[in-house]
Amino acid sequence: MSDLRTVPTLDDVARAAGVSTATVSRCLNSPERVVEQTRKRVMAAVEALGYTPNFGARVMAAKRTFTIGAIIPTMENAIFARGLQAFQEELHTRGYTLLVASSAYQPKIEEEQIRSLVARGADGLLLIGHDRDPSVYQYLKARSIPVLSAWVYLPESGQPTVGFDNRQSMRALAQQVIDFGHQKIAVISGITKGNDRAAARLAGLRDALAANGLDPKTMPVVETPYEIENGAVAFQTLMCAENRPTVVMCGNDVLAVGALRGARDMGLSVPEDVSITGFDDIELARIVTPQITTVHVPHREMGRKAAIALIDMVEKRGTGDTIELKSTVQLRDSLRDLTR
Amino acid sequence: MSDLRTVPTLDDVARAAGVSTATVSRCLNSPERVVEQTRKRVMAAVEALGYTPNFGARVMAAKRTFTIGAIIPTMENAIFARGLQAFQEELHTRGYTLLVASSAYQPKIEEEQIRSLVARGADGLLLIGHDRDPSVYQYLKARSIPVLSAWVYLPESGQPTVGFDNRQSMRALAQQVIDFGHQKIAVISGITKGNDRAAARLAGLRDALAANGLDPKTMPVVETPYEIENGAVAFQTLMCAENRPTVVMCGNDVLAVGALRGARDMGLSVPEDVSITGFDDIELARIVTPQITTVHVPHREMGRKAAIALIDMVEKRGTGDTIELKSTVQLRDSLRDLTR
DNA sequence: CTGAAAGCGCTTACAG
DNA sequence: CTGAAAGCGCTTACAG
Repeated sequence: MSDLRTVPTLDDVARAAGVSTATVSRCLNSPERVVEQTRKRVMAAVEALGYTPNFGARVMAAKRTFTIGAIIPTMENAIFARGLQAFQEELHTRGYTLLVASSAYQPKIEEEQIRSLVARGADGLLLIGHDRDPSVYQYLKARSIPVLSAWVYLPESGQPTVGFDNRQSMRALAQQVIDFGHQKIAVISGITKGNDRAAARLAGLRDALAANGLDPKTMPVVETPYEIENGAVAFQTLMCAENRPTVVMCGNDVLAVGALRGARDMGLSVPEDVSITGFDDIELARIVTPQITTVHVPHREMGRKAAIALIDMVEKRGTGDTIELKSTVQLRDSLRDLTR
Repeated sequence: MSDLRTVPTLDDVARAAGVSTATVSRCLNSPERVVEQTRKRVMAAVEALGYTPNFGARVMAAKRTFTIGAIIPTMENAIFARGLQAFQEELHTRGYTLLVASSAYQPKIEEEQIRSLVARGADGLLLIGHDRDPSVYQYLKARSIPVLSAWVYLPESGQPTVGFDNRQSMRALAQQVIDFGHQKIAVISGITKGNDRAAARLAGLRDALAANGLDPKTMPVVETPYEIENGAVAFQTLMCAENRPTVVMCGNDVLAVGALRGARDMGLSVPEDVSITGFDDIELARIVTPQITTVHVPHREMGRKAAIALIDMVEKRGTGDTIELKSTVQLRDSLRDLTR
């Protein structure tokens, strides 16, 4: 890891400053407990030697790493990028470092990554969604490692969550779609198995249909992984059915952009021939033509608040807040109002 | 970090197996040095107690963390996402974990992050680009921490790099643009200060002009941070000049997408009224309409090879390979051929 | 092949 | 406010 003859240790600093290692340690960790004169001398020595604490030793002695781990389903598209960036920024201002890993939406890989992050001493963990094997939570509990689930709001889960109500959010969007006169709704959903956000969004869609006297059972649904290409394929499948939908509602913006491309490839105009909606309001949704009607999610706020809540848990200031953020329906050109 | 009464230590295992801690350690780290009978007994105890080595202690004693740090300029847009994903996957298959941090394109923050990752025991570091304060490299060298610069190919730098030649790549694209009959070229560049990729791309552009008898000095250039919005604004600035360009060449796809939006907002058609080009070939470039002519970069290959090269350095199997990857000009609809 | 013991570089009660 | 010293949980020459 490092060259011993070159890298100064606490001892070197102590010697240079003419104090004990305990005092140097205090200067670094709780400076208010050291009188100014001593502190100045010590800090000068720290500066002069270019001292940086050895992480491993610190971890061992203090039983803390000031590292927070986050496992996100994917780094490939921008779904989590903005929220994670804000999460990181907030951690950084509070002296924590973020360790990121991704699970490729696979529970097994996620569990591996969790163990890996824990082994590396993560003081706390941010996970996306809440639906996972109970053994995972037991494992973390046994090691007293705080976990926060984000991108969901589940006050009844017994675990702290920071996010929004996926089901209600999608229901609200569907209500708007129905208010615009759409009756023939088809759906491109993410894979719902093992993904509570995808499942909740689909449920919200069905809620809206039922609430408006439409039969959720007759609604065509294609489930497919969140990839643009898959959205395009699914769209064409849905549009080739005998009873064409007037709107294709997608589980997220990535699928919606794919659907848009599918429409373009079929020579269909959006929204004249068919409407398309998304979810998340990532940058993509405003970049494509037509811009996509979607559910706006406060990514940056979510990331920031998640960081604050998790650090609170780590530092035992709280047992973990559950925070609800509000999503809003974001109307754009890809959704046609059939009533006018 | 963990509950002491709950988490077993090496000592517990040794006691349970009736051997010394040294033997347990060997069973875990170099099993071939322990006779099978003993090893079996020890592993049974490890299993029975659910023992996992303490990371901090291990780091301290062994001076290795099996952690690789990467600092990228931004997590917000997808520029680095795909390459980083591949980098991570390769590390993972080789037993390493990736620690990611971002610098917001600011040298000061990058230096902070480097120190933070080093303090956390990163065995090696991946950085983007190569142009930074020499003291950074000195710092890393003093600690014998291998560094690999990616997204650039600089055989003469004396440091290992894995990437492509930004200057040649942009020059090749510009040559194509000129071959298509464009003479009035305007540029939206990323901020070149502290960003060798941006600077090299701009230089490549000038190379191409000069090589074709055009005067690089008369080429309008706007430098702006890599944000879609900035691309739109810069585009409008350039198009409001008296001598309108026939093509706006952008430093990356993010700016190009912004330019496209700028054109849309001005009521200009692309490529009928003006052509636009990008760089990177991120997914965005194929999503927008028209699709963007750009330089294709082999992101995944670059990430994978960078991982392999860096691990080699960490494990002292090599002193660091410099690997050149090939970029290619990717022609799409946003560039008009004026010669036909 | 195995063990006793030193040492890795910190932090933190406990005294003073 | 400061110091001496124990201890964190491992790894690894050094013996045997």
